[in-house]
Amino acid sequence: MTLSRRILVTSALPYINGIKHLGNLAGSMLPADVYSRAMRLAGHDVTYICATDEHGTPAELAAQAQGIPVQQYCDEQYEVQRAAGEGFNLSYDWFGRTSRPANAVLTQHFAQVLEKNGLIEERVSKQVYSIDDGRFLPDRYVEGTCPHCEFEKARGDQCDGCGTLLDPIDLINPYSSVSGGTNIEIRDTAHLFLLQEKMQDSIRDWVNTKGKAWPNLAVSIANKWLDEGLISRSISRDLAWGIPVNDAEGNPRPGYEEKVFYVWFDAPIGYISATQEWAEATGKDWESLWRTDKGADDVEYVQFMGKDNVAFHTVSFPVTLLGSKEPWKSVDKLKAFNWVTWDGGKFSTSNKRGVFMDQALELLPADYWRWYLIANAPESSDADFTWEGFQAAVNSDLANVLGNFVNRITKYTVSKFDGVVPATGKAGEAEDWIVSELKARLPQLIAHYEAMEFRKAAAETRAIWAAGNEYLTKAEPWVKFKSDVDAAAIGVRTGLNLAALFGILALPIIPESGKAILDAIGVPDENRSFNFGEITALLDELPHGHTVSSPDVLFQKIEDEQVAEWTAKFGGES
RNA sequence: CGCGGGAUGGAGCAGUCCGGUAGCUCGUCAGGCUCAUAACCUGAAGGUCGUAGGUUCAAAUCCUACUCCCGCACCCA
Repeated sequence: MTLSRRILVTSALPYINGIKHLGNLAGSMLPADVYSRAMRLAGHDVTYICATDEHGTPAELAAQAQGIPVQQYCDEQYEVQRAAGEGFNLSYDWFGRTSRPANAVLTQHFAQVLEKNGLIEERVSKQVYSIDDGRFLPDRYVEGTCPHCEFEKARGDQCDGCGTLLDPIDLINPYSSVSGGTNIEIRDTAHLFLLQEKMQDSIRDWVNTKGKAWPNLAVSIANKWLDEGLISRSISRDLAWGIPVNDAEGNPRPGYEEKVFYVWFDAPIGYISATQEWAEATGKDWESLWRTDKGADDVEYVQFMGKDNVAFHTVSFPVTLLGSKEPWKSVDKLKAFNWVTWDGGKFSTSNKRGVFMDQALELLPADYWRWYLIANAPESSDADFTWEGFQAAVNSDLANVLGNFVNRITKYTVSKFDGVVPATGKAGEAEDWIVSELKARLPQLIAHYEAMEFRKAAAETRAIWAAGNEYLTKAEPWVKFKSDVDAAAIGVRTGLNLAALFGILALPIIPESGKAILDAIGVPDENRSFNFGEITALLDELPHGHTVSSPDVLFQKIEDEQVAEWTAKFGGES
């Protein structure tokens, strides 16, 4: 009997702008969901928290482009993202927003504590100001002629013509890419800087300790930043949309009336504030998850993210938490993913390359995508999405191996055994074989989930499903039925119990399909868990005489014509 | 020499940390079965593990150099 553990799971917060593509889904929210589901099935106490990351210039500009207030824009986009997550059956315990009051309070708290601890100081820097727009412009929103190659549409951060990194101050004939206005000037502006270099040693120690439980990708990225040396980073911006920079009394900090905190400073704090939202809404206790003086010491905190986010989670956010010198919980296990590429290239909204979450659900059920993206998760390197691979995975793994197994055993039961779990028959060689298979494979599967090795978990799940088909070939009840009904009965009974088990094993990755199988067989909710117990008993768990039904076709195969159509439709315009 | 990741049968991957008969899925070919979504089961062909050296009784696995591919790069999720 394993002890129930308390597990806090967060996935990187999706930015508010627009619906996310399958790569975003595959790199954080989906694996976090699969892990959360698996751990819940194993009997652990899981809290899975996510939220939209809403502040910053892109949101402000997108709202402006639509001619609506940014708050309204975010409200709408939040709803879109919430619905997309629901469509993909992401089992968040809470899906919050960084624009909610709890996050402002907490962010201001951290800033004040950090300043008190000598980790924040004011510095004046030069920024591009657009008189026409009436605002400061982030570097990428300033365009002009490249001083190196004379490319005329160079961005302030980098020239797309020659690839050189630029300083926007150096651009020739600069203009605002927001309005096109050429009334540009360089102004001094004061900002709060987080003195990360003062935390260099603390963070190094922390990474050396905690990093033992992280994958290589995460450790090497963290060490890269530490080796280069941490530097001060500005944590405020000249923007209107964000969390106001207040003093301890809650009044605007003098000189910061027009400034807000930088989105990357407040976003990870959103993990905590979203947990607070959850606690408030459900009456649960957030401090026992986040405060090590309030019980969070025995919590396992697991973070999921894409590789672009690793530095912020292994260095920046820990600076905030450790620098506060308050007893905050920091991450224990961390899972970082590479990218999903689209037919060899990047996803692109503007070029219509790739499938986005809402479009995906219009084409096929969520489970199809979930299965493919987990079975081909970008764990050790970038993974390329191809329609052919998608088609092969769905047709082979889901339709042929799992769907067909459930279909053949339930249909046979209905046609030859009145749809009832038979009571007679004695276990023989075939049953011994499947028992030994399961004894070897089920612990492997659990281990893969524990290790957050999602490709391997999917492969093992599939291998177990395939073993079911092999079992039926060995047991061949349809042959035995002709001479010895009892001998056929054991095969049918074992097969039905296998189908029930397969439904349970399906639940983390393809929850809807797993549920459909379990509902058809009539497995009660309390038996839908990873507490397998004795395998022999597991294969005779359904009550004898219990009536089962045959579910409708569980997985529709993807046809070549569909592949051809979708390849053209989502292949991009260039 | 900017940093990181990758390079294994036709395709996609595991194995590399802790050297010792190269494994899985798809595809291909042959056979079996007929309960099932033309599905399932069995078997076969096909690789010497990016290149060149080195260490070792033994290297995909350790060391050195090189080549190619992908991503990142004070800003911007």
